[in-house]
Amino acid sequence: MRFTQFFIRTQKEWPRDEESANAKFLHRGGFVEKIGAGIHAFLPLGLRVLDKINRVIREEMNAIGASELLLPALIPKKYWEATDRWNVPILYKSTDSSGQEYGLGFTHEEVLTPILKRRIQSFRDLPTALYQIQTKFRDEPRARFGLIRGKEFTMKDLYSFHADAKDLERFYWTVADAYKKIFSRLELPVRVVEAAGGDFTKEYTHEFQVLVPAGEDTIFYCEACDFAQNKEIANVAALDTCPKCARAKIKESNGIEVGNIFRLGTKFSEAANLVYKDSAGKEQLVVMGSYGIGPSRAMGAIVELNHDDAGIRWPKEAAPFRIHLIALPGGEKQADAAYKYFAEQGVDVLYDDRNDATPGEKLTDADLIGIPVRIIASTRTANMVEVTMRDEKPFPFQSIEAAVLAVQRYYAR
RNA sequence: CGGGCUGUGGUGUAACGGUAGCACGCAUGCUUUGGGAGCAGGUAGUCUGAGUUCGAAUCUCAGCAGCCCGACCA
Repeated sequence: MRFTQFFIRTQKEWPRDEESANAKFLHRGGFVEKIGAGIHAFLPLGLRVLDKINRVIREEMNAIGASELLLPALIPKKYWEATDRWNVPILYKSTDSSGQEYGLGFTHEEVLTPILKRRIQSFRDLPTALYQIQTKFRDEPRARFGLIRGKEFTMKDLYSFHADAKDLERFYWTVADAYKKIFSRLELPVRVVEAAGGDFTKEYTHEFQVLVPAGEDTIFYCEACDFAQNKEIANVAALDTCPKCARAKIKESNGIEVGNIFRLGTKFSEAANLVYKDSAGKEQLVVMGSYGIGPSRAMGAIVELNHDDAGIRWPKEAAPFRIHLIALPGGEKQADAAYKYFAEQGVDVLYDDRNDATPGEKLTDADLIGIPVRIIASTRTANMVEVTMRDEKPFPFQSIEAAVLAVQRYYAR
């Protein structure tokens, strides 16, 4: 992609009214534009990041046998009434010209369960799992922290349907493993934290928390083992001895919840009378689970965790492009040739081909945008290019072909 | 929903109650080019509504908006 063709507009100044790192960097880098409190436009550069994150999520969801679908955001009132959720405070409501009332989806059990009702008849139809990546709406009393808490945000929501609690339990932990893989690929260090189940369940649920100061939740955790609890249910306090391993003291941190998993049980299947016939021909309620990840929030969390003074440092799998190719004075021809070759090789590259930008401007933009690999051609590099992998020494000058091989090796590790 | 802070060109900022200025951007021309270039002459602004005053960006009131703290967070 050529810089001069792609819509990129970085800002020279920090935004006036933002304090959180993700809001500041994503604004300056031209990834997102704030439209109102908790409402963001994803500009082309930001959309690429979101798509990369979503690609990782899709791969891992598909790998555990979940099928992707897309449900509506505009949901008629009767669906919410069926589960007595029409009056939850976070539901945005709307009325159309004929007087019909709707709620904008903040989660989608109500829509999906009736769809499954017409398609699940027998124990042979179970288990099954469906997910979507979709915009959710929540009337948050206080949107804040850039992408961390919005009124409108993207969510990957997965719903699973099982014959019994035992099979739900099996799948529940399968999803937990898939989530660990997703966050590991996104280089988000998460703690799996026990938390309250809200209205869904008396059992604990599990949250995937990134421990950073900018987080909204308070987490108690053990550094020596995997013990971790959300403050809302915690029966420990900071400096207590870990109740699980007794080898270390409990620490306290803020956390950003980037994912969660719930055992829904039969709450929604009861409301929709979602039943199946077991092998004895007897009707049984379907047992459900639901599992969420916030891709846009994850994007914000990545920035909170990965930036320096100069800009964002995207993880490999979330970076908007794999290579930032820069033509500096005297290197235009070589950079053009490199771009052509990269395109032929199918390498995902952003090529800064501007001839009206100074070297300083190009390099500063590259720092701000934060792509992990930088390749420069200039008078200095002569017929070669200079390759710099983040956090590594610049390579000696390379031929274009060697540069591509080096970059492919870098991304393969 | 309670509290605090803040609203000035596209962006960031300045102005005692008295001519709205600066920097960046943008457009034009010439010169420049390994860390946000130089010169020239241009372009564009006081959140909304009332009030006080001879005169309001500035003071008062109301509203709206954003950020931060708290409550909330399926």
